Amino acid sequence: MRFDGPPPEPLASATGFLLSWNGRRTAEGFARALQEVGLSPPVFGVLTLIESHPGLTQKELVEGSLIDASSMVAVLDELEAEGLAERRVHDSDRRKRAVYLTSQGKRKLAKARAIATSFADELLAPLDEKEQETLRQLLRKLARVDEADAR
Amino acid sequence: MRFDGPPPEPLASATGFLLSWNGRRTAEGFARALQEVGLSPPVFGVLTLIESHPGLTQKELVEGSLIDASSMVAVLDELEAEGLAERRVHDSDRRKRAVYLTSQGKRKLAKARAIATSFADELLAPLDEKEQETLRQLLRKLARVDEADAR
DNA sequence: TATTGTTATACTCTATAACTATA
DNA sequence: TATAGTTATAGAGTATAACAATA
Repeated sequence: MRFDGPPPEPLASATGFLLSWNGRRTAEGFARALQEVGLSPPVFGVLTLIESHPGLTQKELVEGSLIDASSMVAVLDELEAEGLAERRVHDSDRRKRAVYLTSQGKRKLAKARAIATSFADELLAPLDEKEQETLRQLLRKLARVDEADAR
Repeated sequence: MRFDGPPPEPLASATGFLLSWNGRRTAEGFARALQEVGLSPPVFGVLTLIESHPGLTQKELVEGSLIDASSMVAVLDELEAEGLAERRVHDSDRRKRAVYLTSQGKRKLAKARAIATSFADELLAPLDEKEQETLRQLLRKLARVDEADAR
C-alpha cells in the first residue's frame, strides 16, 4: 500500500477509515525505522516486554503480547541467535523457559527505543503538543486501556 | 494478532503504538463485519471509488486508491464475477477499461456502507460524540487530508 | 491426561517482474 | 518505443495442527 500522499476521498471523512489508514501508515513507518537496528516490530515489542518483566516464561510472553505461541518461538530464536536474549530452564518446571535480556539486548533496546521515539515525533509533527496529548488520551480511551488498569 | 483485551503495557502509553494497535484492530473488525455481505475491505474501497467516479479507467482507480495495479486486476475480476461492476472498453483507446457499477453493485455497496457505519458506531462507543469528532479531526490533520484539499 | 514449547505446514496479503495488446 | 492491463511468481507475516518432553 502507498502512503506518500493523503488518503483518498471520499473514504477519508470516516473515522474508522482514518484509524485504519493512520494505523497502517504508522506501523509501516515504524517497521522501516526499526530496520536501522535490524529489528522488526514484534521483536521490538517482545524485547520491551522482557525488559519490564525479566524471567517471564514463553507462555507468559505470549499472553502479555499480541503474538501467538509459534511466532514467539521464532522471535525468541532470532533474539537468541543475535545474542539479545536467552532462554533458561525454569527452576521448578523443566518444561518452562524463563527469558532474560542480555546486556547486549538492553543496549540494543535502548537504541531502538530512541529510534522509535524520534520516528513518533516526526509522525506527530502535524499536531501541536496539546493536540498530541489529546490524541493520545482519546486513543487510550478507545482502546479501553485505563478501564483495564482499574480492574 | 489478538484484540480481545486492551493492548499490553508498557507499550500502551506511546501514541505511535496506540495508533498502530487501534488501526489494526479497526481494520480487522471492519474486515470481519464486511464478510457478512461477502466483501473484503479493498473490494469495498474500490466499490466506493467507482460509485463516486463512474467510468474511471483501471489506471485511475489504482492512482485514486491504495491498491497496486496487479491487485486491482484481482479486485475487478472478483467484482465482475459477482456481477457488481463491469469493465467496458474505452471509446478512444482500446487499451483502457472504463469501470462502472451495476445496479446490483450499487445495492451491495449501500448494504456494505450500512454495515460499515454500524461497525464504526460500535467501535467508537467508548467516546462521546464530541470526543469522536475531536478524534476525527485530529486524525484528518495527522493524515494531512485538509492540506491536500487546499492545494 | 494436561501443559510447555517446538516443528511443519498452509494460508492470506501484497509486491515484483515478465508478458500481451494496443498506441 | 511507451502505456494499459494481465499473468505468474515470490515474499512477508501469521495461523493451525501435529509432535516431543515433562508434569
